[in-house]
Amino acid sequence: MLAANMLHNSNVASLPLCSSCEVRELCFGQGTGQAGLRQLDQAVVRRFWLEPDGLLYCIGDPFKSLYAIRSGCLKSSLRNAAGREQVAGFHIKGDIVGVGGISTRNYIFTLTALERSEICEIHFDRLEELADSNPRVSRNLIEILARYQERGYAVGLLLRERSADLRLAGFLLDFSRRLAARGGDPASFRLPMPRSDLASHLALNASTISKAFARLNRRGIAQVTGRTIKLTNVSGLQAVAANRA
Amino acid sequence: MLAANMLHNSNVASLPLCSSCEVRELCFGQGTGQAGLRQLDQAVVRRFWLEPDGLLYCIGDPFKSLYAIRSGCLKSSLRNAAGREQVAGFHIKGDIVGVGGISTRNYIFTLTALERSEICEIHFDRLEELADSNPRVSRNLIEILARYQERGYAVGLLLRERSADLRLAGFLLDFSRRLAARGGDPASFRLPMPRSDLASHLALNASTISKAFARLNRRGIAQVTGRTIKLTNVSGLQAVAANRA
DNA sequence: CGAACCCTTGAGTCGGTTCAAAGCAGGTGG
DNA sequence: CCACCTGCTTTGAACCGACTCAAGGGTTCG
Repeated sequence: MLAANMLHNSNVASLPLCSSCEVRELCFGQGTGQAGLRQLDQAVVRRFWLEPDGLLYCIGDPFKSLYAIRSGCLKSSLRNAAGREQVAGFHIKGDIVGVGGISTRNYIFTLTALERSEICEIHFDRLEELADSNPRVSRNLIEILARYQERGYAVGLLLRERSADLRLAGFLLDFSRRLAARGGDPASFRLPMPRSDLASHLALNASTISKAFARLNRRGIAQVTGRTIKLTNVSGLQAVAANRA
Repeated sequence: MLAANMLHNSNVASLPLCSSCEVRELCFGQGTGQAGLRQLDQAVVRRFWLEPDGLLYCIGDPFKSLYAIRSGCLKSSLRNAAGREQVAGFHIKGDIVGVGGISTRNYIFTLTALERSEICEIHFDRLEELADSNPRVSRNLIEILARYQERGYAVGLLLRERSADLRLAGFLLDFSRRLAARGGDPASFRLPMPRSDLASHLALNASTISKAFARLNRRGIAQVTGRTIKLTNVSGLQAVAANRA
């Protein structure tokens, strides 16, 4: 099913330029100067808002564009052979999604908004043409792809940890770090996803997540109420993630 | 620690050219014709053999080169915070390794040979220069990176499967498919790694792997004796991987 | 032949899952 | 403004499967 039709409730945003984009340092124009950013504007098809539960694209859709997330949060997921939904990752401000489609020419996950999110669609053919003529863009593209390859493996490392507490602690530390890298408060934030998605991402059960959060609360490592997270003892959390506590 | 000193037992191989390489279709010169392959030869620093347990590079070593595997098998691994070894992946003929170092400028895993392996070292700076001047090489590099990003996520999907039988079945199918794509027999092959590495890769215990293999034997799905694998009922194996049996 | 390493197999434990029920929030409509 | 509803979250009890620990058998290599 094509997702293009399913952007219900979305609307085209005004077109601020790449040169004024808050997350340009994480995007393809990084370090290309004003001229490069103006070129990059040419590859941007549109910017728009996606409402909660809105679909950016579906697994199997023909690949045409990469998408930069300017704000909000999305999940990438698919159904495994047994029909269970697996959440491959959560994507926030400054992330690029759609990369998995480059080699197969079809998207390999379904992308769903977890909250209202502003999206920048970048036409891949035009980006490649731009990369052909501008080595700096080409190298940015290569570096960004390498970065995401690394992220993919990091998730695998987290999933190889044995206990629920380790995996959850590791996830919180990583999420906190990513927020901090984008100017957020690393010790106080909101998780935009329901427990079920978090559980699916960490290969756990929603009830297990709840119980693990309760343990963190009881031990004074965090104050978790619903989706609001306050990390009150980061080194304690690191100790949990390292199985030292 | 630098791994360069630790290539004990390795020796420089004769220098067959990229144009005659058996796995050139999976490498950076794919589709560039004779001229492109001759250019690629310029980026190849050396070709050599790595003996079993030989180190290609260590985690943290400064990144300088990508490596193409011409034959053999290597594992990428690291120690987690608790000191347990985690095996991120197994790499065979036609794979490129070292990609994780592109963005961080340091290798993010330690690469160890599981059997005698022939390696091709490709200097990344020269490859990038080549990519700057040859869009086809640039696009190959981009496509290869995207392919490995996808692989990283696929491993995550496997690790999210709940039972040992599912994970092992999924691994066997994937390994078999990769061998077949390189001209091997998908139904009869040898696993080059010990049970402990396989277990670490699949987030299981070596004894659990043994028991799962025994179940596959008992059910007539495979004939496993030591590291020799014969898949006698592939659709049955697929059923196990999909939790339908 | 011995040693080292790997693989297999068994008994018991522990932690996560399943199943189920109850609490809690946010949103809607009366 | 409150009652209700729906979906999310929490918590509890019982089960099951993977882990731990340990012993035994096989192979390879010195």
